[in-house]
Amino acid sequence: MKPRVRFAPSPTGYLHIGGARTALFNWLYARHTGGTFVLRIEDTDAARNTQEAVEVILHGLRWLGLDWDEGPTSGEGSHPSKGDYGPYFQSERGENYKRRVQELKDKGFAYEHEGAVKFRMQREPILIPDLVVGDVERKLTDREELDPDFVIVRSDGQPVFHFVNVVDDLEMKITHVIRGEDHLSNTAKHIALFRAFGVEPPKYAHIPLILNIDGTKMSKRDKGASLASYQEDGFLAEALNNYLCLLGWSPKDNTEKLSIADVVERFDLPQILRHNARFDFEKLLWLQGEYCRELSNDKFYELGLHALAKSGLDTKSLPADYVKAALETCRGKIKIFSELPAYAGFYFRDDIAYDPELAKKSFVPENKPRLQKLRDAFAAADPFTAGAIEAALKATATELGVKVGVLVHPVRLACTGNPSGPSLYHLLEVLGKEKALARIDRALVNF
RNA sequence: GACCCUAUGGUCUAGCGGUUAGGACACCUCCCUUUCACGGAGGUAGCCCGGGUUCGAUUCCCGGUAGGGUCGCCA
Repeated sequence: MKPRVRFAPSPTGYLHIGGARTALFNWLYARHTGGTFVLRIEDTDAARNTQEAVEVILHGLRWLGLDWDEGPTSGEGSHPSKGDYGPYFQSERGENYKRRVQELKDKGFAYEHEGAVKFRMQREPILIPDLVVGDVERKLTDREELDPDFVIVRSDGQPVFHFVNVVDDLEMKITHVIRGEDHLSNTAKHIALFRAFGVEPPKYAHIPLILNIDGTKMSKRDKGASLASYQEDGFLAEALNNYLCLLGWSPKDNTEKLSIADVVERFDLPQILRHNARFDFEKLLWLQGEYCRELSNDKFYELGLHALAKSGLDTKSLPADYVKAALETCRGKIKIFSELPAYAGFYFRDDIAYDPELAKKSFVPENKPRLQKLRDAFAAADPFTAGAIEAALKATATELGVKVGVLVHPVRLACTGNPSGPSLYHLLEVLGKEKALARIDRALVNF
């Protein structure tokens, strides 16, 4: 029988990076085994469930490329979905839950208590066989000793998570439950519930959690906790997927950069690590750089335009060729698109703010005549191409008896405001002679 | 408080009874170079502690410590 796995998020308005990784591992397992990946929305908490909150989840998964075989196709009120085990919204599965509560009552496993319904939990330790952690014997805690039974239906009639989760997994014929380790302790309850229904529980695989870099729990308000923030910052889904795969799973042969297809081929539950991992933004950034450098010109242009537009830079009134050429000088230089406005903003606005530290070093009296001379050399360069610009600069440096750096830094500062950036010669060519000379003239008065 | 999981450089990890403890990110030095980035060559840095078992423990067992998780009419 082919595995059936599921990702069952609650629509809270954002998708946690740990949740995304759980979805990824489920998806990888389904794709690796030729199984089925089910998406189920756990929207029992009606108060905070909105169509937008569901869309956030669907959008996040789609961005990562984690397509689901069964589940919602949109977050609309009508809840369209695909698959034979729907509905895939818990809010629409009330009848199933009612029927299952009655079943437990009939079998003597559930009883009314102060308006709620409680499940008669066994007192003996429960063995949790886990594909990642191994066999875990879960004893009752001291509080549970006092009363091991737990509520499965609230006094307002709403069934609780532990119950609906098990009922849905059972009815959707889920074979493998791959989820965060935070659910390990509660798995005893789930196993007891499955047995009460007279069926064998699915196989469990509890995966380690993702922690902040300082080892603390990554909660909603921590930076980088929301999947959407990575897309907003201009990360590539490929890079994030790759990094997420490496957190808690290892190909065991020192490979770091793997395409998602490679991972699908190699992924399996036994290679999942047992200990929590800290989210290392720097390493993600390195992978991002790797993937960014491989981007096609068109894709780089598209993402670059988006990042510039988002920062309020006007690219529309400039010729497309100019914008394209400008962005091409940034390829292989930036790692993430959120760097772009600061890195290449000088192409798209004339009010250049000079880096104060470099200005102190570069805009000094002895450099004024040098820059003046260089300006004249540039003015004479025709055509104004990178090659001609380089030749003009080098000739001027030789004539002045200084190293090229003496001229390079002041010109770069005058034209871009930054201490570093794209290749100076290429950037000047793109900028064009007119703009370049104007910016040099403007800078000259600051000496 | 009880119960559960985990423990290799700063971080992610390979190794799982005998290794000069391997790789990657980050960091440092040098080279390349118009800056930066890339690339190349080096370098600093690690088996949590204490007991066992064993001829021999990073690797196995026990205890401690630390971190994480769970014990809700939240999910």
